[in-house]
Amino acid sequence: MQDTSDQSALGIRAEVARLKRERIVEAAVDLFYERGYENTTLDAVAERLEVTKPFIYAHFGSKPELLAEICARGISSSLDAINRVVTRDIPVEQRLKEIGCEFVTAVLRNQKHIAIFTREEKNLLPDGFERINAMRREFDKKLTDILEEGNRSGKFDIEDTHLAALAIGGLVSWSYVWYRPFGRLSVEQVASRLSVMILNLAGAKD
Amino acid sequence: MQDTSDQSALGIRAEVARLKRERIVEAAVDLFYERGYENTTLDAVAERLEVTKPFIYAHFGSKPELLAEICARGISSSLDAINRVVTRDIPVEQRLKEIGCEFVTAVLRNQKHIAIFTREEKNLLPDGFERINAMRREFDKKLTDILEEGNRSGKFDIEDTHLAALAIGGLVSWSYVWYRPFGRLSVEQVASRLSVMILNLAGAKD
DNA sequence: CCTACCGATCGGTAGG
DNA sequence: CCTACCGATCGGTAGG
Repeated sequence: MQDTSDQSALGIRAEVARLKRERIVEAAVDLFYERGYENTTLDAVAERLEVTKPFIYAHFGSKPELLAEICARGISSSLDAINRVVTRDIPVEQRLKEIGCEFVTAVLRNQKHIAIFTREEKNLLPDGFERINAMRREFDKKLTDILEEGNRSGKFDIEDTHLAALAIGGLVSWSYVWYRPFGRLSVEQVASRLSVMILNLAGAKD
Repeated sequence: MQDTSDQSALGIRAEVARLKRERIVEAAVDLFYERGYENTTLDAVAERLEVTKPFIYAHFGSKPELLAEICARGISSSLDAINRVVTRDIPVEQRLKEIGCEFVTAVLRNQKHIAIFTREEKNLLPDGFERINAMRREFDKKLTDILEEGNRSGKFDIEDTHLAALAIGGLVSWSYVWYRPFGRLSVEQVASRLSVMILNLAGAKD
């Protein structure tokens, strides 16, 4: 009963609370993405859920805390993506390709969260900001390590691995700016094509 | 006397007005970058200049117009960069390399403007937004054309040139996020190293 | 978790 | 271009 990671182990009370939080986050993500954080009142978020503002304050301490939750979800989706691949026992160039795919997919599936984090950084409280930035640094570190490993084994040819990690991170993260669901390319197509570019960028021999 | 593009041809009156506008923009850029647009009052901008708010309203119609001016400068610096290179009569792979250098340099020299544009898009009025977005599309078009040309002449090997242009645009634009003046790398070093990565990404043969 | 409200903030302007 | 101000907005909460 201490296990809060497994939904089915939660009591009804906690499960209902979780559901309500999810609905609040969903509504806030849509509105913050569409109008911007400061241009969205909590009254508007409440209205979309057909409740009133104190409903939100029962689940989040303040507007910046709600924002921090959204931003954390955005960045942790990218971190989860790299973590899923990083320990796999496959050749380093295949690992980079997989990271590319998973990372792009995570960014595009969490497009709104990533956009909100990128735009609204200045509206986070210092502790929320620090927590989230730590994830960003962890991501860069893991990606740099892969590139380093590929360099050492002669599979990649990169002059500055840390810079290359930032370049790859930017190339992928920026896709939240231009990607349109229901546009020319599916998430899978973008993921696969950007991964090829990432391997080229790393000077991978095929 | 109709020529407003040449500073020395302006009357004193117009020149003073231009100077004042510049100082307002500079102060606003620093504060919007540091605190965010909505968290910066025009009183704070005025205070930094040791004037009062109506001084600003003598030069800009509204807060969103001031923002639009800043964003337009950011994006037009990138557009100028590509325009300086695009017509040069040099091999296509050299042209791409030069575009990389100039583009990175433009982004890092206008880091605050680019950051503000990326973050504060939702605070632009529709017409300001449209004007600025047109520049973004023009940039993408010109870059795509270069990649297309390189593909045709067998110098590049790109599956999807439009997507590659977006990838390169993202890789470079995102540098506003992580670049620190007085950090490990100078603007020139970043420009040169990212350009190499861009050529690799395009599958350029050397 | 709703009703009702407060208190502070701030873009914009009238008047000079 | 300053002084002085307005009018609207909105995050947050008291009371029930």
